[in-house]
Amino acid sequence: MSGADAGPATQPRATLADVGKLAGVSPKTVSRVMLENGAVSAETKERVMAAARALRFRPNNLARSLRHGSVTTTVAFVIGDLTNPFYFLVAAGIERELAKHGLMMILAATDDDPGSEARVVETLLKQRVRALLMVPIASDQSYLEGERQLGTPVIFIDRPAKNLVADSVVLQNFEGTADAVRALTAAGHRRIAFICSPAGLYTHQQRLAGYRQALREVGVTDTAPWERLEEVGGPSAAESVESLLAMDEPPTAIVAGNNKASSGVIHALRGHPDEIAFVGFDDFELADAAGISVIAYDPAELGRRAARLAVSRLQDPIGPPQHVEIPTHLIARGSGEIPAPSVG
Amino acid sequence: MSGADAGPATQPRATLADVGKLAGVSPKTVSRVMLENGAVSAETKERVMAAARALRFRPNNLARSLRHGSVTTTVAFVIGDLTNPFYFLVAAGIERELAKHGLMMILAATDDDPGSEARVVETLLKQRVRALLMVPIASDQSYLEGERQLGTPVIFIDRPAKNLVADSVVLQNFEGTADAVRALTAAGHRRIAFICSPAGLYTHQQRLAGYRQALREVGVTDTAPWERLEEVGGPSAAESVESLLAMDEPPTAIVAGNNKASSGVIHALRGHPDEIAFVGFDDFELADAAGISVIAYDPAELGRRAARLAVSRLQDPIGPPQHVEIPTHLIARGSGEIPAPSVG
DNA sequence: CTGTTAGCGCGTTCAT
DNA sequence: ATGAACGCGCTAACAG
Repeated sequence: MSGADAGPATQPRATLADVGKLAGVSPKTVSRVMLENGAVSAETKERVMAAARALRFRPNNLARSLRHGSVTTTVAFVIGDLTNPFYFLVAAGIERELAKHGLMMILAATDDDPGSEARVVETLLKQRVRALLMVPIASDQSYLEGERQLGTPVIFIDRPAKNLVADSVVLQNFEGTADAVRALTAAGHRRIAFICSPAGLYTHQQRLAGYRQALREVGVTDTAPWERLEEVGGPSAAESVESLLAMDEPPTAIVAGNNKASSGVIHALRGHPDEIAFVGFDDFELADAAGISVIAYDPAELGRRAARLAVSRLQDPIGPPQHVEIPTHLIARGSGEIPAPSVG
Repeated sequence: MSGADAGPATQPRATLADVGKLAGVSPKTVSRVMLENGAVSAETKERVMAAARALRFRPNNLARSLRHGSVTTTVAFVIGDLTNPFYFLVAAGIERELAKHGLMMILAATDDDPGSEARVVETLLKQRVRALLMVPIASDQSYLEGERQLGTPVIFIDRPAKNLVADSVVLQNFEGTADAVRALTAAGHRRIAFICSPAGLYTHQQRLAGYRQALREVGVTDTAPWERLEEVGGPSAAESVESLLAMDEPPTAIVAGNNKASSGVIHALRGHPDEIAFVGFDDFELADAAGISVIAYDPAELGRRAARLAVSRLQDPIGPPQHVEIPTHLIARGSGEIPAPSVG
C-alpha cells in the first residue's frame, strides 16, 4: 500500500554530506559544484550532480545565510491594511523591483494597530530581513535607531518616520489637493467641501493643508464649515455628504481625501447627479468609465522607488537621508469639471 | 563629527555569547532567558535582560531554525500577476490566517510566466519555507512530488495542480456562470454572449462550461457564435463587444468570464446604455454604485481556507488530498436584470 | 539553578 | 583538484 495518497513519509532531507557520500567525494567538493566556484573536474562534477538529483538535494539557504554572517535575501514590507488596493499596488511595485536584484518580499501586516508595529518589526528583524520597508502607523519609530546603526536599510513609505532620521518615499499630497481645488475655483466654485479621515495621519494633514491653501488663494479663508474630517467607514462619508447638502448654502463641489472617502461620496452623490462637482484622491478601476475625476499617481512607483532606495543603501549605506516625492496629477473625467452654478 | 546622519557604522551584531559575557553567565543561560523555558533565578534573569538590552541583542532566527532542523515560520504564496486585485485579496486572507498561527507570508510572483514557476518555487524551497501555497501557471506540477514526500504542504489556489496529487481550494466556477445565465434565460434572454480569456485556464474552462450548460437547459445548443474567447487586454474585449453588436442578430445579454473582460465590456457598453443585459465575473469596488450585476465570492476566503489547510497539514500530514470549493453567488444590481426585448 | 559538550548544514582557511 | 578542520549562532542532552 505505498500509494500516492498515503501522505508524505517524513524522510530526512539530503545534505551536502549525503550527496558527497553517494558520489564518493567530500562535502566540500559538493559545495564547490553547487556554488560553481571552486575548480572541479568535469567528471566528478557530473557524478556529484547525478547524486544530488538522485537524493533530491536542495541547498539549505538557512545554513548558507548563517555561514555568511546571517545575510539573507528577503526584504520585509510592513503594511497596515492589506485589503486596501492602494497598498497592494505598492507591494506589486516593490516585489518586481526586488526581484531584479534577486531579493524576495516578505509581507507583514499591522492591521492598522499602532501597538503591534514594533512587535511585527521585531519579528522580522529576528528573521534577519535584509531591509525594512514600511508604512508607519505608530506614533514613534525611534526604536529603529539601533537597527539602522547595524546597517539595515529602513525606508518609510507614504508617510515619513517620526523621531527617526530615515529615508522616505511619499506622495505630493499637498500639491495634489491644491491642484484639484484650484481647478474647481477656476471653474467658479467657492463653496468647496473636503471629506477625509481624521487629519491625524501625515497624508491627510498634507492634503487638508493643500485644500486650505488653494482656497486661501482665492480669498476663502474660513474653510472650517466645509471640512468633514470624521472617521470615514463608508456610510459615514455618505452622512457627511448629506449634512453638507442640508446646509443653508450647500457646497457646489466636493473633494475627497482618500479612496475610502471617495467611495462614500460617490455613493451619496448618486441621488444628485450632475449637481455637485467631485474630485477624488486615488484612482480606481473603471473610474474612467464612471467619469470620475481624480487626483492620481502611480502607486507601484511608490514601491519601486522605495525598493530601489533600499537596494542602493545596501550597496552604499553612507549618506544623508533621502526623501523622494512621487508626483500626483489631476485627471479630468467629467465629475470635476461641472461648473459652479451661476449666482442668481 | 559623529552625526546621526553619518550613516550606519556596520558594527557587529551581538550574540548569545556576547550577552553572556557581559552578564557573567554562559550562553546557554542567556538562551534560557530568551526562550523563557529553562529555570533561571530571577536575579540572573534580570542581569541577562539588562545586558541584552544594552547590547541591543536580537535572537538570530536563522540559527535557531537551523538548530531545529531547518524548520522555519514562513509560508510562501506564489502568484502570477500581483497587480490583479483579486489575488491580492487572496493574499490578505492568507496573511491574516497565517498570523494567527505565528507564521509569516512570503510573496513571490511568476509574472504569469509558466517557465519561471519552477524556478521561483525552487528558490522558495531553498529558503525552507514551511508550506507552499500557489496559483499554478505552468502546465505541470509533478516536479513538486519530491517535496511533498518530504513533508512540505503544497496547496493549490484557484486552479488545481496538474500531474500531482495535492490539496486545492477553488471557486464554484461552473455554478457561477451557470447561475448567471439561468437568471438571464429566466428573464427571456436566449442570445447570450460569453466574453472571456482563452479557455486554456481551468477557471475559464469551467466558467465556459457552466455558460454552455445553462443555455443547453433552455434548448440553445449552438453557442459558438456567441463565444468570444480571444485574449482580452482591455481594448480587445471592447472589440469583441463591437463585433457582437454588429451581428445580424446581436446578443441581448453578455456575460464576462473574469474581471478584465468585465472591464472591457463595461467600457464598450457605455455607448449602449440599458440595451444589453450584463453580468460580470468577480466583484469590484463601486460595482454597486455603478449598478453592475456580478458573480461574486469572497476572495479572502479562498486564501483563508488555503492557509488553514496548510496549517492542518503541518499538524497532521497524513490523509487523502482535500479539495475545497468556495461558493459563488449572483449579485443583482440592475445591469443583469434588464429583460430581453419582446420579439416583435 | 547553571555550565559544558556537541552538532544543525554550510563555506572559508589552510593543507595536501 | 580535493579534503580536514573549524566556526557561523543557537539549543538539546547531559552533567554538576
